[in-house]
Amino acid sequence: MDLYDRISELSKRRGIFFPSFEIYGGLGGFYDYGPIGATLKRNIENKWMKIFVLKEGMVEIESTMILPSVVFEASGHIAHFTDILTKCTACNETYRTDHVIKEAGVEIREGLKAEELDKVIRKKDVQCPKCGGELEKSSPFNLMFKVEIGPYWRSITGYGRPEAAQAQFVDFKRVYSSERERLPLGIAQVGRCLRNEIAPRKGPIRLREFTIIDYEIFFDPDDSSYSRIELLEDQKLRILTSKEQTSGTNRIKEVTVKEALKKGLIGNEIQAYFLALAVRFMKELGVPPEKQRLREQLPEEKAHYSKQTFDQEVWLERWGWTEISGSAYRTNYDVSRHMTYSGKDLRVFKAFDKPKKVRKIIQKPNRELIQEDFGEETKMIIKLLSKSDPQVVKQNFEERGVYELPGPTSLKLYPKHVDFEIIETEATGKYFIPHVIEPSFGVDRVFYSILEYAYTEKGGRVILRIPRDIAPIKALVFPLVNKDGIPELAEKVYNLIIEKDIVARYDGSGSIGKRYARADEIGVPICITIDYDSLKDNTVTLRDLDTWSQIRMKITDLPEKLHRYIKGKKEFNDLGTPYNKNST
RNA sequence: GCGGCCGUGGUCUAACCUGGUUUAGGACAAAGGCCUUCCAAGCCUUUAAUCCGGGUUCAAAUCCCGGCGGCCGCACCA
Repeated sequence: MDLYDRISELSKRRGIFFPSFEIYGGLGGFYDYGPIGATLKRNIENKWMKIFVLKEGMVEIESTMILPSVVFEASGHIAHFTDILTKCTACNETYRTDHVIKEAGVEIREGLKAEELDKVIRKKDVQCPKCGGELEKSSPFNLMFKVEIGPYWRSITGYGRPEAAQAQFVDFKRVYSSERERLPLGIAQVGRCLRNEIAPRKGPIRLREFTIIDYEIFFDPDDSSYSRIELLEDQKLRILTSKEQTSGTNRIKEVTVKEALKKGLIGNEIQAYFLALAVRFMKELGVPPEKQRLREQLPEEKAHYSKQTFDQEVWLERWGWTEISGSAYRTNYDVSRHMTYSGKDLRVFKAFDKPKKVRKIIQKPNRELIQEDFGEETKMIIKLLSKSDPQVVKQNFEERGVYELPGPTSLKLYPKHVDFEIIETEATGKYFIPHVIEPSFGVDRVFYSILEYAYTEKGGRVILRIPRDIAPIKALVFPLVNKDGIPELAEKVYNLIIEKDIVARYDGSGSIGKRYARADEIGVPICITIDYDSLKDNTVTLRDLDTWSQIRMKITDLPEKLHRYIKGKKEFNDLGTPYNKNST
């Protein structure tokens, strides 16, 4: 049995996680969390919130899981989250249609529809790469779950969100103003997401319904500095650059945050800071830094709008390097898309210290040439163009030679269609579309990674060394024997600590050794035993999960000292005086 | 979707190849009791399983077919 099998076995047995609707046979990509797992997962989410949001002075929101289709048209998910698939009529092999075509050496542009791709297949006589058989008619497969909102005779189409992120962009203006217009502004959201994966595998690593934490940090593209960078600038990062991957050497560069920025490995202070924070977060959850790496995505795997994307990967025994979080510099893509689709101005205004003369680009559509190429669509094109930022249009022409108009039509304009003029004007400030750095975490993957690094075996027993601040149950209370008034005192102790909000349970069954063993399996940091001495002097024995060492302390000190211990403000041996009754 | 392997109490498994001695066995866990002065001790009792459907056969956990589900590989993972 490998580590994954042993963790699965433990998880089923002790209520950590297990397949959903198991009594009906289960279904790939769906997992439930049991009593221990559900609390552990929430503790992870809360810790993330504390570190990334509370301590950074940022905010969180909570949005809906179902959104109308227009949001996903704007976000690009309708277009890009769809795979167009085809099947070989002879050998039944399934392919992505665009992949087979490209494999056959035929150049095609992105975003073709199913019928268009099929046309190419017929024209170029593309066949099944495996057996040479004929390919079936293509059909689109969208990885989003489609839902009909409202009764069927007047329903509108919506989708289950495949990420938590869109609401941050859609709600940006509201949150920005309620947070009194400050930048950088981070807006986080932890929430359930849905992706209709074709073939989910790998247990809790690839799910159809899962929890994601999306964090959108909005900032002024002219100022990506982050004041708290000093706190982490000496932290070491293990970076695998895209260059090292393409060259095949795959050497990991170990540099400090400061060096990474200086050498340009990470292009942006905000991104560097939160990458460093992500590494520290996982370290605090028990994944050592040398078992983590930051892999820069290759240009071809990166989304086209992303300037730079890193995957935070953790080494897992069965699956090797596994992505648990990503950090993408998404530029102003999302906000600008929602501007054009909603027609609302989502730019922010920033006043200059004093008014200054600025040169401003304005665009002038070349009506005649547009008319010539697009005929009656001219009016619509000019309207759509007026909603586009001239700077962005010009930049597209310069970099790609073409500008794709927003909206479902995906019409393309070329430099000849638009003239630009630079005018001088006086400005009291500037309007701009904020740029966004997006760290996002797969909570279920973080959860599983923690279990892998917490799982240990000692003398045939399982010990789950979960860091104590996220342990689902903080303390177990045991009566040494079930007689002579000891259970009564033990129950008093139990009540005392749960009254003080310490998550605890009482266990009086079986032998004391058996109870310790049960505690170890679900990572309970502290076991409290009440014995005959407790009746005399009101002291109890505490046992530490990691070392099994024991100390003795006063019952009245329990609540406060336990709180401090759980928060990591005190070490186990400082809780009381050493105790050695258990040596055998 | 394809190919390979697989599916027995809560967990891990035996019996499957070679159908019948099985009332489906064991270990661990769990529940109740006895015992018990700090690491899965012992004793007694109890609960508890052949994924679903069809076929072959006097007889199916076992052989065959189909379905469902899982793991691994391929593909996919915006």
